[in-house]
Amino acid sequence: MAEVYIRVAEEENEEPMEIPSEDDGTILLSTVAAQFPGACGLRFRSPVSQCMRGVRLVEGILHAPENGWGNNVYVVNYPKDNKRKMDEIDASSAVKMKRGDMKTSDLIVLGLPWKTSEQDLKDYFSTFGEVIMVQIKRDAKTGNSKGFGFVRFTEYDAQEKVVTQRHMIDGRWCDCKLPNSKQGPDEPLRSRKVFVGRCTEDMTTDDLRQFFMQYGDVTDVFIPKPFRAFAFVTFADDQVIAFLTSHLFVLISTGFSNACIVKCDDHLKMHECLWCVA
DNA sequence: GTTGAGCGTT
Repeated sequence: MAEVYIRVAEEENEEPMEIPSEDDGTILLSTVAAQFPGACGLRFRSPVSQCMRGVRLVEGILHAPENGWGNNVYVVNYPKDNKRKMDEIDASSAVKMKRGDMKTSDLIVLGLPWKTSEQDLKDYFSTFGEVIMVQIKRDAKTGNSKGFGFVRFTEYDAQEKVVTQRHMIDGRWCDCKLPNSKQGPDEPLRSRKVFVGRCTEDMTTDDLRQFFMQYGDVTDVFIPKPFRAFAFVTFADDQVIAFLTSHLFVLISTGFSNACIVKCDDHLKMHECLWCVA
């Protein structure tokens, strides 16, 4: 099946927007969410039964109805499609909006090629924003790179962009993260991670990411193996946590009926928790 | 002169 565009709208009678499918004819939920933030699925009115039908969604992938996407107008589903819910999403957007004055912190850069220099790093990251520090960690004797380093931006926007994607640097994929080891005059570490309880065994990291991305940028999803009925979701922004913990009812009453935030804590506590339960 | 998950000599 070739790539097609399907018509998607917020409501049945509204001006639809065309959204591209993948090469195999499926549509990624993330593609829909890029245009309709918070979207968790699609529905359409069956030409035959005149009833609304849900589009099959498996692990973030929307599958075409039996006779293909056709000329139907697909309507966006939001978690627990009601007004209160939309207000909550707006509130989360508000959380994201007022991060302009957030302080930046050093980011660890993992997976660097051995040959990459400080200048290489600076050149690469300067495309995201003003860089105020780069470091490559080297062996004290030989001067050889240890394959990781640090970078710091002046603007928080640049930092957030950088931690939410992978980076091709000198031919290798590298990851940028908030360092685990706290060092330097950073703000007191506030939690960016939530503990998600009552998980079911069929829930995937994609499922959790798709659900929680409506509240903020998700940088990591961890599901222990073997199955232990919980997961961790990490956000780029710690303010999301404050929002989520003050709106527990949102999670319990919407979308993932099986997911709820049980508690939030700092990194170390989380770590202890992970291992002591094991 | 090697390596490839991790966590920062000053």
